[in-house]
Amino acid sequence: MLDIRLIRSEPEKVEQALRRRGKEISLKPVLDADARRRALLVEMEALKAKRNEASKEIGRKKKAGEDTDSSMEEMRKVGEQIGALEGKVREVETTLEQLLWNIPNLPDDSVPDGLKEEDNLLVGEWGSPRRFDFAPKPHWEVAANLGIVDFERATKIAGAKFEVFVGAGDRLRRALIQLMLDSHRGRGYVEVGLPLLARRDSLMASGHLPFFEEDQFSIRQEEMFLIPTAEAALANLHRDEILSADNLPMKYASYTPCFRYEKVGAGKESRGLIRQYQFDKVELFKFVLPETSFDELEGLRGDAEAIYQALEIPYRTVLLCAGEMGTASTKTYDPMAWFPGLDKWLELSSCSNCLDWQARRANVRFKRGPKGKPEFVHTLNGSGLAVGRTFAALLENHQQADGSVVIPEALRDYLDGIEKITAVR
RNA sequence: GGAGAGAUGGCCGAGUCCGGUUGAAGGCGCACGACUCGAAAUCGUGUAUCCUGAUUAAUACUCAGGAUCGGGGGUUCGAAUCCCCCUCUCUCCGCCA
Repeated sequence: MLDIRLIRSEPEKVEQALRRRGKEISLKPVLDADARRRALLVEMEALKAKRNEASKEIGRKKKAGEDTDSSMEEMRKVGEQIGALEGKVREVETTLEQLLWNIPNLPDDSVPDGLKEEDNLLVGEWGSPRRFDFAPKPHWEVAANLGIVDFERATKIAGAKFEVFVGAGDRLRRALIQLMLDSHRGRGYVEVGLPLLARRDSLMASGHLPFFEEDQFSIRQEEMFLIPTAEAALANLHRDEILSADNLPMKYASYTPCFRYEKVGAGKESRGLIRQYQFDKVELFKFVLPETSFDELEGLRGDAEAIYQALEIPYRTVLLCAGEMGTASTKTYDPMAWFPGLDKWLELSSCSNCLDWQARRANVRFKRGPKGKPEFVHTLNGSGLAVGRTFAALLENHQQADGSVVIPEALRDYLDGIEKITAVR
């Protein structure tokens, strides 16, 4: 959520920034509602002040045994006026809130213009795509040949867009999670295990609602949602708290399954493990001092990229253009892995600085000392990494002509030292 | 799921039956000051958040007002105190990995 005071003071600037996202949002209704709200408040608060004073007087008089009927009658009428005004205030505040909760974050000045993938800016590269002396297969073929992922049987349980990891496949999945968590722990993140369900207000705070309601899995017993990412839960970890500046930054890493009801058509980018209804992810999340958030974003990107490097997966990191960024973000890096089987670069991670946009929604603040005024923290989130896609990238990059997959050095400790996965039969 | 008890400021804890200068006693903690070579102890002062208006370069300070005693609604001139709904916590029973 944006600061209403920013909108009030520089509406054209805000509108212009939103336009960079490809959103034409008029702030006129916001400004109107804001002005009307304040006018109503002035009127209502004057009446309340009058009533408060009179009520004290009545208390005093009653104690002294004096007659109070006339002022009580008068205040009853004042009460009616206040009630009427309260109704109007509530109405206009509802309108205003709804408008504010629907405005995305503003892109940072350092973010390139553009609305499409081609407008993203290449800002880093590591490794180079391996030269194959055979035609590299897409991961689903590699996996099928090794018998480590079963898509067909998953449909018996849950339908399309799910998978079953089998044998060495599931051990590999688990090893990836373990490696990621250990790496991040070593870099100062506190590991947390989270609820996988969250209430509506939590997804509102994280910024997943009201924007993407149709992409959320919900359950029927309670009004709750399966989390689309651990970010949705982590953004609420310190909701309504006032943190101490001494404890910042607070850095969390969490492995969770993620659930996304994305109705996208079939194709290279949605086949196999790339776009499923459920996938594993290790998420990184930071609560930081405002003046440090852009440095922290660089650090976050480094923490995510460290995993690519450990797994020896070549990547390119792009700075997303304004139109490609998520709602909550002001600046996002996507490190993208090379998928030789798909002949594509695809993101295994997305690292964003949300400034105070999310912190306002979740009401997470901090104080710079016992006498400091509370300020909103800045929040950052990044995948570190999406496990399903990482699994796929690993198979595609490290596949051998004989169909086996070489396990990168760093991962072997987690797999009893085995050097490659080979077909069982 | 059933029955009952509870939720008060950073923390502990009064007040709730019998509504009235109670944003809230007291204690702890914390901040500042005094004392001290310094510290402890002691003494003094201060110590929630949000909103609106005035002032302002300011979303800094100050002043005035409003709101908040888990959240929402109601009764009343007036609600931390009375009534209703919700959320959460605890105890007992049931169920259960």
